[in-house]
Amino acid sequence: MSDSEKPTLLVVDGHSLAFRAFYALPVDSFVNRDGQHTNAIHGFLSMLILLLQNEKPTHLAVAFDISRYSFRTREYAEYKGTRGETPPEFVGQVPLLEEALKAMGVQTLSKEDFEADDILATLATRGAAEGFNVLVVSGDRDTIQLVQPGVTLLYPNARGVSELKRYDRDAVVERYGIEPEQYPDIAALVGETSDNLIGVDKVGEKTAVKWLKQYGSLDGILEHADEITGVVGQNLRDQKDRAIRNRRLNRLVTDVELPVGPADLARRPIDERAVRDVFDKLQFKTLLERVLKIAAAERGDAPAAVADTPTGHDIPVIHTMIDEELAKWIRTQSADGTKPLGLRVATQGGEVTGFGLASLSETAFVPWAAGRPDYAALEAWLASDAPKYLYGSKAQLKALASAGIPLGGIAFDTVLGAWLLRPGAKPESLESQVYDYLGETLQVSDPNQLVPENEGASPATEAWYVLRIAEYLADKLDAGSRSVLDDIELPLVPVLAGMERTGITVNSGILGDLTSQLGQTAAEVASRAFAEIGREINLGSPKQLQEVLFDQLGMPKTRSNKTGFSTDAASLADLQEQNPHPFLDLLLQHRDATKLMQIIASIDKAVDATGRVHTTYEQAGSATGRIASNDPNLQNVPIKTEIGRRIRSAFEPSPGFETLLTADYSQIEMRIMAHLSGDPGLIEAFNEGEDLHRFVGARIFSVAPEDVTPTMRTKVKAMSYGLAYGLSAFGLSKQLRIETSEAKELMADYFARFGAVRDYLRDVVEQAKVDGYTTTIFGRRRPFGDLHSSNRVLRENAQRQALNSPIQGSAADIIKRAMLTIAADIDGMESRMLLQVHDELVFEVAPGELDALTEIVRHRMGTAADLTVPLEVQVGTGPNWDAAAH
DNA sequence: ATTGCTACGTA
DNA sequence: CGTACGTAGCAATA
Repeated sequence: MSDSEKPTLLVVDGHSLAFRAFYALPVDSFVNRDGQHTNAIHGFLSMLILLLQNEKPTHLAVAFDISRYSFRTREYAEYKGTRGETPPEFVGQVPLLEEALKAMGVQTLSKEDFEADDILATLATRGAAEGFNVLVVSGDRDTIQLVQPGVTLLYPNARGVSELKRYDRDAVVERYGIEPEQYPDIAALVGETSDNLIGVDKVGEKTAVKWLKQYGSLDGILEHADEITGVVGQNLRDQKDRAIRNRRLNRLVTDVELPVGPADLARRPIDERAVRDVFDKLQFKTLLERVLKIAAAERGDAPAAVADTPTGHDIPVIHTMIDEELAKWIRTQSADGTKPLGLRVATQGGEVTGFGLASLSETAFVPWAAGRPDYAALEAWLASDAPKYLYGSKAQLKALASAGIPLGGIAFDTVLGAWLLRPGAKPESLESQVYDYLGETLQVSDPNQLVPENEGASPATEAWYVLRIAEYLADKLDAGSRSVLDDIELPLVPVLAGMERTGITVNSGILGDLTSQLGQTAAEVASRAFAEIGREINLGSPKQLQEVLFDQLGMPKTRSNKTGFSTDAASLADLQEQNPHPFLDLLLQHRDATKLMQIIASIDKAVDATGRVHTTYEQAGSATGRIASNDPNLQNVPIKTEIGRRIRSAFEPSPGFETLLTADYSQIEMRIMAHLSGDPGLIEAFNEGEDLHRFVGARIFSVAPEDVTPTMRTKVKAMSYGLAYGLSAFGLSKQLRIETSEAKELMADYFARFGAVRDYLRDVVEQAKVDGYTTTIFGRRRPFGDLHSSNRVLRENAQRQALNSPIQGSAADIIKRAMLTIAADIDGMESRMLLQVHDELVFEVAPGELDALTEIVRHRMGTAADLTVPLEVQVGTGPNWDAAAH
């Protein structure tokens, strides 16, 4: 069999190549959003991808050292002893690299007490014997000894890992003048600095090769040591033990016991889903594309992949029909409304243009023209509770509602299903879901082309994909997540859709006045700021600010960030303390004014012809279960400052409504902490009904509640809230601008009185480490991958997130449950729910309904969860959002 | 034009 | 060295 027909086995030394990559690529250019360095991973993977493309290995493995200790260090403690501490930026990259390799279907091997090179040696030797074309990739010169017929070494050059030099037998002879198997003899004589193996003094490569040619082997040289003259000869005689020891240590072991042999290393399919996850985490966009390209090519080429595709998954023929025929089709395919159908609403410019319906075996397209009688059966099915599976049901529901078509029976939404499985991931397009979950390709028309070259798939086909994705996802959901989907998220879809469609009335006049006022302030402040520094700069440019503050004004450096030194508000406050300057204060004022102008502008430009603003709630937008709001974001409307409150005062009841009503949970997260921890002190605090921070302050400072000073209360409040976020003593001291020691004492005193809280917070993380996820009171899960990470930053970030998630997530569950019952209760009323701001709901109240609404809201919010502490609800009313707050 | 980063508004 | 978001402008990339 010729070489090209032989299977190719590629074996890689993971550590040595990763390390080479680490030093070849700039550390600072490869940092992901979590602060994890990724240069070694990037370099390694980009090399591996090249190898996959160029060498097309049929079999593949990457070997890693388990630790820096092996049988060699036991034999010679100083082995590799010159290697200093692993650079901190390298730490943590190997586990991530292994994760990426796993996703790419690459097997990784390691063996206690052996080095990766021994694994390579074993596999190479066996592979060559078993008829493989073996490629060894290593940055360790000792692997030269492995080169033989059928085994080629790929060795990185000085420039890094992007170029590998190919050493077959001839190349070794050409480079070193000796046969590959003689190389260890040379190395034994010369020594290997990187392994801390000292050679015979004055013996370099030239001398060693000369001797070797003369005497054939190290043993031969030593036998004839007496014949060698001069200082070198004496050195050889004196130091022959070194050479013998070196030779013993640099011999690679070719019979390491491994769980797999070369034949077991056949390439495995690339797990595209997992690859996306890992590469997304690493922020490797280009590499991801390259891997997916390889995956696609391999999927297309491999006969096995074709056989894997179930025959039932050919896209069903699309029936286009209306009227009686359609009615019959729906009845049959949905088994009289008992079986779910995939549903896709086609729209063009906001108008409904058609419907795609699908069972697993058949699909139908229904063109739509408003007001025709032919669609009675379809409309009846749409409005009914007959189960429908959708992608992005809220948007579809809104489109239908705009067309006057009621929709009921939303039984699955693939966006929500995918989110509950992986709440940290951003919602995907339908096309991506098809690709990620089914491994198939959805045709989409090119939005950039006026007359698209590729026609998009029919809504009917899309509906079919939606149905299949839904079934796939449903199968993956655990019972808790499923109940969150069925009992909270899906019922919430029409509620949120209604709130979005209603919108909230905004008084543009008020916003306009504020903008001009703020604009004036900003301009005045800016010119005064320019006067202070004697020149005009862009105050919005952190770069120019850095020049002014640190170069021109010579201020002390603040904490550093990726573009230099921070100029954020906290840093500026620090500067003001150390190095007072009028410019600092003017800058802050300018920031303040322009920020508010921006927020006003984002709201104002969203006001529609009827004076209302319609936000869009992103139901699958947060990792904890919260709802996000965008376009415009109505969950970050200012409130803390006077001007901020004036922005809120622009939100008014619509014409015909009496007043706005706001209802918010008081300290819901602390109450959830009390419930989940079962801390008797905290529970008592809430049951007493006294001011929480005063109560806690009295306990901590051992004073009577009435003697808790405002300073004490501020400290307690900051700590209580901080606890739920995993705040450290250091962070607390920063925030309160107190000594770290005082912050430590404060926390110690807190936990002395409320010990169950500390136990709970600790246990949450411990449990999450075991389970790999956290759970809210109502069963919502959030998975965590980094709780065991060897990278401290990643690990501690994950731990804080894990500690916070059940608290924030349970609060999200609770207000959502309240929204559902309230929506049901006010269904027959004129009053409407308008906004949700995490722990607050905003309503507009129809004349005569205030008392009834207040009662409903109080009752439903107060009983949305059964906790060991009461859920306190504060209700306020007023002619605008600010006035309605309390 | 798109993307990353900084900064900052809310709960 | 405190969680969860969205938006905006700047500056560097394409």
